Amino acid sequence: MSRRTDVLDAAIALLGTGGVRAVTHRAVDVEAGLPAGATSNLFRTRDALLGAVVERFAEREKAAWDDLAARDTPGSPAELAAVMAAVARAAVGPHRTLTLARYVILVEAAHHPALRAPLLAAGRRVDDWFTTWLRVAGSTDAERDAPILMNAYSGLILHELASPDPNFDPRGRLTPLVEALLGGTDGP
Amino acid sequence: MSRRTDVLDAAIALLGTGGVRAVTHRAVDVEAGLPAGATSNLFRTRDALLGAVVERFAEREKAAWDDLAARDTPGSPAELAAVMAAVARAAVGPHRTLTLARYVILVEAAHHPALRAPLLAAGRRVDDWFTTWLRVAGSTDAERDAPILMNAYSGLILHELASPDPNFDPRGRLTPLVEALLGGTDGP
DNA sequence: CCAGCGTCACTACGCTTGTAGTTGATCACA
DNA sequence: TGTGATCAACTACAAGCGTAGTGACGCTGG
Repeated sequence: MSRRTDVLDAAIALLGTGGVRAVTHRAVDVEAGLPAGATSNLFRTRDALLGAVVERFAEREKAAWDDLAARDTPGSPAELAAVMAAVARAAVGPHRTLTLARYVILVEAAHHPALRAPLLAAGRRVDDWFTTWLRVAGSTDAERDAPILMNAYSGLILHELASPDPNFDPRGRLTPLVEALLGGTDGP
Repeated sequence: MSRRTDVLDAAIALLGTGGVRAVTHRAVDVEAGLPAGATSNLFRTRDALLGAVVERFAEREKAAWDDLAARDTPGSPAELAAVMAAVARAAVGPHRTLTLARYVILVEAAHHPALRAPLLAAGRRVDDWFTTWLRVAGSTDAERDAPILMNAYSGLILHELASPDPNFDPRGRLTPLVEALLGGTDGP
């Protein structure tokens, strides 16, 4: 890992643990275990830092989805719901910090249009993967269903992050949704 | 309006326009058109300010949904989808700032558990309204469908805020979802 | 071997921030 | 009318912030 990615990943970790407000040049130095000034040297202004962070995040997210898509390929609506539920549980559990960073970044992109481009690019890539997933899982109109499911997934995670439920079980919501959308048993 | 609500509403506006980082004692003073120190006098610490802001926001959101519930009562899945789409369009259009503030607050609540209580209370109230809505619109299992639809709605809005689409038309996503979940034409 | 160059650690500075304290006005009530 | 209390306005201050500047180091090409 280059020094640059170390700094950016440290900044992402800070985003996830303390929000945008926690991301300062000095705080990133500390988080990355680098001497004071390291972040400031790489990214002179805060905007430059945040822009690079978003790019780095988009890159990591794209890689994570590529990984996932290569591993699991659900062949039925029920399998799709199961995989999505597992991903959701990992997102709010082990990967909570990273997931939280994602939402912080999304909100920040709403204020700063300059941050949107890398997010859009990565998002399109993920959408493509997800659309083919849906097709394999039995969707007859995957282009229509993909954004609907993605939105539902995002909302599900967001609310779970904002007010965690100790008995969080996304299957109760994902299964009926997927089956209603794709068809209960299999294709028509 | 009391001075207190003026200050809090100004803070909410700042949340929506500039994010958490924009909310400082002095910035709120300026936004509210009050002399320097006004916010600091009412809320000594930043945490106190943010806590009160969240309470105020929950109160306003509850009121907004009460209004909505009193005005429109969709009697079929198609009507429900239409009303939800209209609400979504207003949320990202005329009410963009207020909507954005909502997501900023949600993300902040993920970091600061102390902020969750008022959000949960207001959320439950909204969920109740929405559940009865669904029942009237023809849902046979409104308790199951309500959170699913709410999550989808939240995700839809969030993504539209993060990267706005000039031709945003939520009906294309809401209609298939509602009809798949509640049944295409009307009750069984 | 050494000049050139990019990268590093470190320092400096002015501004903003959060928070606290002090003064002055307003008002209820005896 | 006098008085005590509440609240607004203003000021003060220390800490933290973003940003810029400065040598020193180490690598690379000739």
